[in-house]
Amino acid sequence: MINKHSPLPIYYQLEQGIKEMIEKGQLQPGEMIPSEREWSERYDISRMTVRQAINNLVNDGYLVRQRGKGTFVATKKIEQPLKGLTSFSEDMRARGMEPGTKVLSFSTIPASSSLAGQLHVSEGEEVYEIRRLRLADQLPIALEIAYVPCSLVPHLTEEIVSGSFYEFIEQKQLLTIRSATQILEASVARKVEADLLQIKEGAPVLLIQRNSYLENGQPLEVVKSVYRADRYKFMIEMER
Amino acid sequence: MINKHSPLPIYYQLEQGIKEMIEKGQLQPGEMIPSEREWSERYDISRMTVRQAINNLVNDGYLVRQRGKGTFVATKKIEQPLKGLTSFSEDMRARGMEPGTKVLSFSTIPASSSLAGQLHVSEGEEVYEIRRLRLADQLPIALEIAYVPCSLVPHLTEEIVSGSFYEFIEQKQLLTIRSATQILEASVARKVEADLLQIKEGAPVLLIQRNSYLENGQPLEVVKSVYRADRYKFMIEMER
DNA sequence: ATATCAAATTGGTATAGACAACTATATAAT
DNA sequence: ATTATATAGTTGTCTATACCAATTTGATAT
Repeated sequence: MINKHSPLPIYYQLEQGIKEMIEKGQLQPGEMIPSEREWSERYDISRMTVRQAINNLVNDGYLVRQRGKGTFVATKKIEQPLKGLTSFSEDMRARGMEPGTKVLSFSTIPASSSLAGQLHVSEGEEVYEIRRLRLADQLPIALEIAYVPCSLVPHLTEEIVSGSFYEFIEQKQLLTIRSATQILEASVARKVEADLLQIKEGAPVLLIQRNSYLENGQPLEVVKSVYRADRYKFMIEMER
Repeated sequence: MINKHSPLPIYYQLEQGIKEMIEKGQLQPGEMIPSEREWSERYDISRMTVRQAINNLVNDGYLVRQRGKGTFVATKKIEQPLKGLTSFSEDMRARGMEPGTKVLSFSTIPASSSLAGQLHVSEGEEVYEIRRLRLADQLPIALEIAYVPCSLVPHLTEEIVSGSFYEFIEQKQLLTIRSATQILEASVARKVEADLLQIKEGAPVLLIQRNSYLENGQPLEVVKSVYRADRYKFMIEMER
C-alpha cells in the first residue's frame, strides 16, 4: 500500500488506501480503524504522517476521531446535499417514486390583493391559476394550486403544466429560479381535499406554501400544496 | 495574542487570532499574510503548530495557500452562518415571542439500537434523555425529547437544560454545530401530548425531528418535537 | 460482586529539524 | 539585451520524540 520511493507523498498514498478500503467495504461504517501508532509501525512511517492522512479523511467526512477511543468510519454518508430547491418531479424521483400529474383546472384570473403583493404585480393583473393533483406511483400524494404572472410566461398551456413546469421554465424560457421560501404547517384534510387525496376527512396533512424567485428577485410563482401526511415527510439538510 | 500557559491550545489561539484579524479587516482579502516561519519566530512556537492553525483556516475557507509564494486571505466571503439552524430560543425571539422551558424529565438511559446508530455511540451506551415543554409567551407551543451522548457533554445538569442548551454547548463546551437534518411531518395529537400542549386530542401537530452534527460529523443530538400547529409554522429560505 | 486504583491504549498538542518543490529576484555570463 | 545561474524566501513533506488528555482494561482491595 505504501511505496516510499513513489513520487506521490506518503500521506497521500495512505489516505487513498484507507479511502479505498472504506469504499470497498473492507472497513465498515462505525468500525474502528487501526490506531495511528499501528499504521505508523506497520508501514514504518512517522505518526505525524499518518495523522496527516487521517486528518484529510476526517475533513472529508470519511472518518470520525474520538480521543481515547479510536478513529471510526463515519456512519453518515458522503452526499451532495440537494438543497431542497427541487421540483416535485425531482423530489419524487429522489424518493424512488414515479411522479405523475393530473391537471384539475387551468385558467387565468385577476390577481387578488394578497397575490399581487406576493408576485409583485398590480392588483387585478392576469395570473395563471393551475390546480393539479400530484401522484406518486399512480397514487395521490398532494394537491397543488400554483399562481404565475402571465406576463412572465406568456404562452403557457395545459400540456406544459401537465409535465414538469420547472424544467420548462429553465430550459425553454431561460429563466433560472434562484431562491425560494417555504412555509410548512400541519393541518387536517377538509372534505374536498380528502376526496381528491383519497383520505378521510380530518386526516393529517402537511401544508406547504412555496414562493419562488428568479435571479433578479422577481417572484415567479406562489404554490400552495396539501400533502398527505401518511405518504410525505419533508426533509431538509442545513449547513452553516 | 499567544499565551503559552493558557489551557487553550496554541494553534487554536493563533487560529482565532488570525481569523479575527481577517474579520476586523486588518488583513484584507487577497493580501499575503506573514509566512509560517515569521509567525513561528514572532511567537516562539514551532512551525508545525503554525501550520495546524493555518490548515484549519484554509479548510474553513479563510485562507488560500500557494506553494513558493505565500498564504493569502481568501477573496470570496465566508458563508454567513446559518439560515434555519437556530435554537428554539433564537427561533422564538425572532418571532417576537418570549421563549420559556419547563423540564419534564432529565435522566440518562442506555441507547437503543436506532438511537445508537443515529448518535454514533455503542448500543447501550448512556445518553441523556431530556423531555421539555417549550413555551412561547408563557403558553405551551411544543413538546421536545432530546437525546445527547453523555460522553460528549459529561456534566450536563437540569439547570443547564432549562436554559438554552445550544448556547451552553457553543460557549462553554467549545463545540460548534456544523450541520443538521430536519424531517417534518404532519400528525395529530395523541392524548398525552394534547394534555401537555393544552389542545384537543386529534388536533393537528407538526412533528419535527432534528439531527445535529458537529464539525467533524459527530452527531451531537437527536431531538423529536411536537409543535402545536395552531401556534407554529416552519419557515425556511433556500438559495442555490 | 463491587468499588477503586493503576496501567495500557488511544488520539491531541507541540517541538526541532531536515530536505524537497516552487517562485521571485538579483547577478553573472553570453 | 537576453539568457543562464545562483540565492533567498515560500509552502510541502517527513521524521523522531515527548508529553498531555480521555478512555478502556485489568488487577486489587473491600
